[in-house]
Amino acid sequence: MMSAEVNYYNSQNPFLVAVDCIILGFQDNEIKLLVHHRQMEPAKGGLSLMGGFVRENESLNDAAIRVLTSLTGLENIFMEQVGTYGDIDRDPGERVISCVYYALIDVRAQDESLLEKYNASWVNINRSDELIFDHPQMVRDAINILRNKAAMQPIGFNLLPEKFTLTHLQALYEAIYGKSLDKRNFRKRMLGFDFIEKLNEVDKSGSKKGAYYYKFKEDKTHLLNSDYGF
Amino acid sequence: MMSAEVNYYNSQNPFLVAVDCIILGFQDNEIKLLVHHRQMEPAKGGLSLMGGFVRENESLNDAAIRVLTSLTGLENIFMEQVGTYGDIDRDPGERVISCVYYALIDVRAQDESLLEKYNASWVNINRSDELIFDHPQMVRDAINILRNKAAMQPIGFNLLPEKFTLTHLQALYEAIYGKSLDKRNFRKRMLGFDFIEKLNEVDKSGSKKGAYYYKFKEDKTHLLNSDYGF
DNA sequence: TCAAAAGTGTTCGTTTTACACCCATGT
DNA sequence: ACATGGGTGTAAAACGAACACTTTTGA
Repeated sequence: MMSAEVNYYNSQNPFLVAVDCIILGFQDNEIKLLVHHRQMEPAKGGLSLMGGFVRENESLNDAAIRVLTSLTGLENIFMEQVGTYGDIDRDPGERVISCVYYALIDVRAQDESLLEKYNASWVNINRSDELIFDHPQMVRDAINILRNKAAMQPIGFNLLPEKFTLTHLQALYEAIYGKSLDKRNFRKRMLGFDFIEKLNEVDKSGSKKGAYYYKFKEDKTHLLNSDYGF
Repeated sequence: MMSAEVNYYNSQNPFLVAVDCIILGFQDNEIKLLVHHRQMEPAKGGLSLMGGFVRENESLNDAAIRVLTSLTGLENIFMEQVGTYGDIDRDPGERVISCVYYALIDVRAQDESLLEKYNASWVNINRSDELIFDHPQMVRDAINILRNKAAMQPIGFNLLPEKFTLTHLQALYEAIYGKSLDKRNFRKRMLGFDFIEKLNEVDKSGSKKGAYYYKFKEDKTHLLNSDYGF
């Protein structure tokens, strides 16, 4: 498709460029991180984010999507850049510049068979300091972005199944922010944005009385106001 | 200093990696962007952000600092990543992955002689759509970050001289947000954070009565609360 | 004396917080 | 009948928005 006719910049140094994906899920009322045991040296066997080298025929975003999809089987997933990590010695093997993305997925929708294939598993987010290299910092940065963003925009829904109860939703937010929230205020606030819609269906799994399911109204994101506080 | 003993990843493709700097200043009550006329093909002569290729012996951050310092003569400047742009065809010359930073500087402190040397000049931020390649998008993304961040954290001060009046400060915020603000509310709010300190010195340049100078209190940034709204 | 910018408080509406009880149901 | 989680309202406080006049001084 694309072929550079001329090498304009051929006196310059090239670098290996990788993408690393911070794949987050919500399970057992905890934010979980999808990690794997690294299959190559150096640090073979160490806990690592899922990553891969960028290929010649793909954009950075496409590389991130490829990594995510190969590990989860999911497509059309919420994913955003966290940042790019470029310290010289960040990877002890060789210099690699890593562009990091975070993704929010519904763990129940993923293809579980792929976990085995890649030696991957879900761990509690607070175990991210066990990761190799600068991956712990990457995760901290991602969580920070998530906390800031989830308070303003309805991205948390990406971590839940299509149908969820307000109790589920509250548990999610409590996990994201690491603190318990007032039930009445939380519900008032969530229903105040009109991002979610009550369904005529009740979840009896969590209680005898049963709780109404809600779903996220697609395409209300354009209603977001761009009010910065000034 | 560092030498990779082994090439662990040598079956992988390397890429050219550049940093591009969005250097912002405040002048004549406008947010200005430091741009230059590109000196190499392709798009030679086009309006471009200041950038440079990352070198083997420097981190990404160091590369950004090098670019900024070479063009302004300034060190210890507020600078943050905006994001990394990695579409295959984003640079029509050859594939280049660009890691973008934005910097906030006091235009009065810069070394003006360097502007000539690099064929650089300050243009109003709203002219950024005249830039080459994907640079206009980079600038939009940076402005968005700035607007979000300046409402929460005292980073705007980096665009002002050490001493400034509240009138200057308000003009700066009005330029950042592109709308006029109420003087009393603005002052109440700014003095409410205790980031700034009144000096015993008056600026008579802007009015007959004179306005008190203020300065930014260093190291109050740790007082920032991490309240996400939940 | 007047023009021009600096400086200063109050009111009102909205938003956020804190807080406790009844409901519906399965066992 | 009781244990369990689901669901609801109100009062007080904090915050944000709107709004107009007096002060100082150089020309």
